[in-house]
Amino acid sequence: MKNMTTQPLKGFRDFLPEQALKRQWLKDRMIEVFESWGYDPVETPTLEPLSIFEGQIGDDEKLFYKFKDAGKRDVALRYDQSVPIARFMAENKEKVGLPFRRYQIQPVFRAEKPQKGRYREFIQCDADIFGVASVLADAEVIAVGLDIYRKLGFKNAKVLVNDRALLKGFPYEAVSAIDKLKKIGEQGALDEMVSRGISKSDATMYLDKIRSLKPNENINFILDYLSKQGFDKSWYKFDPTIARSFSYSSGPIWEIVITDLESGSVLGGERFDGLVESISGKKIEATGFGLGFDRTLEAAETLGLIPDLKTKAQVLVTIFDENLVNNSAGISSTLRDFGLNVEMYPNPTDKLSKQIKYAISKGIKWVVICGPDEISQSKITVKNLVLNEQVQCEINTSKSILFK
RNA sequence: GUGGUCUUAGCUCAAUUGGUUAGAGCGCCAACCUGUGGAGUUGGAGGUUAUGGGUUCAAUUCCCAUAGACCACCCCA
Repeated sequence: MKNMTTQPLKGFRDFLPEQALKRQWLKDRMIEVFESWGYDPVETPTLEPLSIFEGQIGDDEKLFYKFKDAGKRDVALRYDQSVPIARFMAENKEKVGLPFRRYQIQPVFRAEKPQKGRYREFIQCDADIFGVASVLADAEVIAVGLDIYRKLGFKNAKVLVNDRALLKGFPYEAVSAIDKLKKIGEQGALDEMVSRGISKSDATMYLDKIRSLKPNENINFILDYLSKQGFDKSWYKFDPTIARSFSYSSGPIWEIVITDLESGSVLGGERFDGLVESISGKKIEATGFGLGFDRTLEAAETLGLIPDLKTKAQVLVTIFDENLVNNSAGISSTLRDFGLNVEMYPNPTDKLSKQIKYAISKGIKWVVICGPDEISQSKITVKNLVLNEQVQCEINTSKSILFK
């Protein structure tokens, strides 16, 4: 036996049942919203040809998890979901038809230096609309993202909207520096542009231009649409400093921030009409967002929006003694047929008190006990561990009790 | 990727300038209690002090490397 470490790799995580259940809960809520807007799921491979990502992401292609596979192919782990879905659309356009809406919840991989809330494998939830050039598509997909936060119970989510068209003529270095404006300030943005090879006068000119920007027609349409979807004014805003540094961004761009927390954005989106074409030569309009699942989970947890879920089991059927294992198994089966989540205690020799303690520690609400007394009367004992109350009843009538 | 702080039992933390068998609380297991609870009492298990080297008569403590966590850059979700 080798003396090997059992820690996960840097930036990768194990999830215990309690955390995994919270993640599942959040995922289910998001899916409900996506489906309520008519979006259907798709999945793409974990591994893609390296070539589809190259040249699309912008600055930091060092963060790709890339390697040669056993067939000497250059491959990369899914870095984001926009690029793979663009490949997917080029490949499957005729099968899915246009316009096409989809959502996708899958892990992505980035070889960053991890910190709290920053991981090398994290889940991204994407939603996009393909084949629609109208700003209506941008407005809708923004509303879908915002709706997720509304349905989750956030009170202070806000989408910051801009349009890349307003930044027309800005070199990539300027866009990237302006994107950081809030964090590094005007002087910082100026310095950054100059250090990246922009002349001082040009840098100043870009900054002045940003300051004087007014919302264009697209942005006004989007903000108006959000208002008509019932979002309060505090939920959306024009923000000329939102720039998004992905090379493929074009048209409307937006980010969602949780204003009562000091974390960065939890969602980022843009129109990316040119992406499918740059990969495949086929032109398909596209707009959509990537939502940070882990960051959203953390924010929701901080704000107490996630219910405590220790277990999905609702009932523990105890085993009175070894001779009555089959009796307990039969009760468990019947209760499952009622539609309950039922766990039968796994070790037949443990004492009843231990079995009940087990149910408490697991957070199971109900315990069923059936010994000789119950059997002689054709009944079972149903005990509520939260209220510390128990009744004897026939198994068929237990159904109405256990569902309370 | 650069710089910094950190890692002791399942969890939260102790251990005097390097000095006997590394402690405590909580948790866990067992008995009291052969048909029922988180309490109580008593007892018990659990550590190669992250891993591997080095210095020293002696290392949890000092040095180096590796792994991981966190923080600031960087970047972003």
